[in-house]
Amino acid sequence: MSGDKTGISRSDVDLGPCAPTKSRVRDRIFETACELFYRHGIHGVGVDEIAAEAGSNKMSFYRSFASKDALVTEYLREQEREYWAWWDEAVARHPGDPRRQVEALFEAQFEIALTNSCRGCALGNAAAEISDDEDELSTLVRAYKEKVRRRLHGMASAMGARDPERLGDALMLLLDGGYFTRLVFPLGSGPISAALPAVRALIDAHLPPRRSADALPDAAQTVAAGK
Amino acid sequence: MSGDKTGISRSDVDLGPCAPTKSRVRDRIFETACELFYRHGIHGVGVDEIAAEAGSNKMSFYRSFASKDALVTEYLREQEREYWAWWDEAVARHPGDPRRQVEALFEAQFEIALTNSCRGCALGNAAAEISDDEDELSTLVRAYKEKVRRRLHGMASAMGARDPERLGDALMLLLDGGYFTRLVFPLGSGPISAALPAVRALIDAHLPPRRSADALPDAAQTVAAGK
DNA sequence: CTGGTACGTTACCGACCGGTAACATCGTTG
DNA sequence: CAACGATGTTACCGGTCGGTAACGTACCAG
Repeated sequence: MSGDKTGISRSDVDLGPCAPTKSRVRDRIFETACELFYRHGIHGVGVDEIAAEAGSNKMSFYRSFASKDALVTEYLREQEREYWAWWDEAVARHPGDPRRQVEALFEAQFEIALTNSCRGCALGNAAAEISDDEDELSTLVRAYKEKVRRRLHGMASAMGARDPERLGDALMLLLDGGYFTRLVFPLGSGPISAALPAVRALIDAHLPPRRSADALPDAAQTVAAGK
Repeated sequence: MSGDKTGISRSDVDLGPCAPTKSRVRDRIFETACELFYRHGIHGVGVDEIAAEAGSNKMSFYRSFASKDALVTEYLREQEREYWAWWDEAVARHPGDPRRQVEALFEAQFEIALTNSCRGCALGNAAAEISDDEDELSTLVRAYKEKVRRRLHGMASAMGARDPERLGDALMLLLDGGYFTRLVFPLGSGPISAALPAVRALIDAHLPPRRSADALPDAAQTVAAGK
């Protein structure tokens, strides 16, 4: 629904490389909306407040967005886009080393959690406040979470874990636990500092003993056998 | 739905005319409110809907509750009360064995997560939709989370962990991660099934190597040297 | 019967919210 | 200049929400 097919006439062809003055108002409003949604929740911010905070007004808002729902959808998409950019950037620091990649991910999460503007995971928080009938949004959030899970599975698999799905799931629990607790605990006081050591311990427990055949039976039985 | 437990009129005679059966309507309304708040979020349910769903009306609601805010506060307190009752019941199954207690906690969480009425942690979800200005509620949630953390620290300490705070924090991340993901993933499909094995592995990693051959031959030594 | 208690019903209020109409303003561009 | 598009301003609509007033009624106790 992101189709912004408004008047793509010759005007943007004329202006060439420079962005066709797309609409600075729209961007300002959208940025403001993202901040407010993240800080106060989607249901806690009205379009009037958004427009006013952006130095504009409601009418200009509705010239750029079809409805508040459309804005919310775009907000979630943008949050996901930024999230993957953040993710890819952390992972790209250790190409070919999935274990270090996972560690870098949690390091980066910890760094962000030390920001006072951090209020956990935007998509996850949205899931907590959208009701079941808001189908489009919950579908979007679910797809996002499933993608997180698949990526963690993939990294666990790439590092040669005995049970990559189980390890990936455990990593996801730690990740989301960090986001969730960050919502409540002020700045550096939460339990999120325990995430990285736990990640390392879990990976160790799932990796076969170094440079040796995995014939050693008992090493990860507690985790591999499960319940 | 029904919940017509009207046979309690026995206690009327004992108490004076002023505090007999607490008013059955109030209880019905409160129960309904708890269900609706949990399912659709606090901001997603109005008092009119609550009263109607309870087979009553708004006026009767306001005869029992001072305001919606008062109801919400009471809702959160009740959720916390029920949560600790659940916690204590799981822990009480293994007196004097903190490790088994923690495992029982995660087992019980997993069982609840298999209920389709489960939508994660009520207090935590409330935190996700409460804006910063609603001070009383966020204070309540924060106190609850801190209590969870202290208890996990205590259990980690009781089981002789090398770094009980770190272990307790890691357990809390897994716990809250389970709640958070349960919000998004349908019934049995989420990563929460990986919690218990991860808990066992983390505890193993934090416990000093076992000298005696205990009942269960675990392999903690592989991860004991990690980190 | 009388009175009080608990509850239901209707109507209403003010505030806010999502959304729209009509018009004014300003800068750019031809 | 004139025309146009993008934006600001005001007013308004219908609906919902939290909350209240007034009144009717069933039941229980003395």
